[in-house]
Amino acid sequence: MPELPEVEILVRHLAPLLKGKKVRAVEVRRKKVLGRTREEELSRTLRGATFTDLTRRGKYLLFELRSPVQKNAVTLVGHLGMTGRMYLLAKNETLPKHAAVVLKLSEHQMVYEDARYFGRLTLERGGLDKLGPEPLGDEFTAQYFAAALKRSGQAIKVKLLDQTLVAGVGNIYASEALFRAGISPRRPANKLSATQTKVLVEKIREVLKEAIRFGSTVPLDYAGDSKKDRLFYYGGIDDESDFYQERLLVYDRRGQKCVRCRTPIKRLVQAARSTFYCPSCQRA
DNA sequence: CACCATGTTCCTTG
DNA sequence: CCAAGGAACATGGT
Repeated sequence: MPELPEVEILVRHLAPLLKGKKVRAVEVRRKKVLGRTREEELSRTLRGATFTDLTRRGKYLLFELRSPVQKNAVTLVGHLGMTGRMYLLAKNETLPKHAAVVLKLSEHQMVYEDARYFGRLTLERGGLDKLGPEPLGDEFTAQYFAAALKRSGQAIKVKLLDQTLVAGVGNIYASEALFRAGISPRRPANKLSATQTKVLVEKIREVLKEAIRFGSTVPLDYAGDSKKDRLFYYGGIDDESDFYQERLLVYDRRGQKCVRCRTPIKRLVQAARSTFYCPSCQRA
């Protein structure tokens, strides 16, 4: 579920539901997701604290809380990994099989579930410092990106996944942005022309904004059946409307005709991840 | 059974 | 020290 747009939508969804709510108890069901944070420390820190804000940095969720007793602000840092989800359930509803951490509020409980447990919910700030600029922010300019890409001969698709270059682009939107920019995923980063770099920056912003806009139109129901939870799945499942089908132009479309030129979409593996592209529109 | 999966980190090699 | 490649993490879907 998690690239920048999905995390952004989640933040917008949860922020108003959490603000002002107080944590009554913390239930850790899978210690692994705490990273180096000790379970006892997490409980002690969060119990009695009130959510004041929820923001995002790259693919990280930043929960801000204030504790009346300890009086200093606390940041709870979340990352959804590949399969993490967060949502509120009514107080005594049944928890899902892979609930990793549950924050008990007065009338609800905030569930962080993660089937593969690749995600994290911790008090560690580390990891955030290494992140590159926000792709939708002012610092992510063609000039910045050109300078950053110049230092590497690695394939541009692989560089797009490097969170220290730009924070929040993942495997799906990397393929989508390159397709829209008409750039081969194999192109060495330091061989992009100034024009290509500029177009790529624009397309990255465009594809992420579109995904956020798309997500904003879908009613969220995280607790529901995952097959119906379309927002956080890229599609190709079943009975998709045109609206859903048009969303991703190349991702997971190997063998299907390119929407622009009808050439079959190809799949290749880079850095152990799938890349989808049109061999005609995105020439080496 | 085989292969694939929205992410990140650690290890090895050069 | 750095870049690059690969395995590992853990579970589920097709």
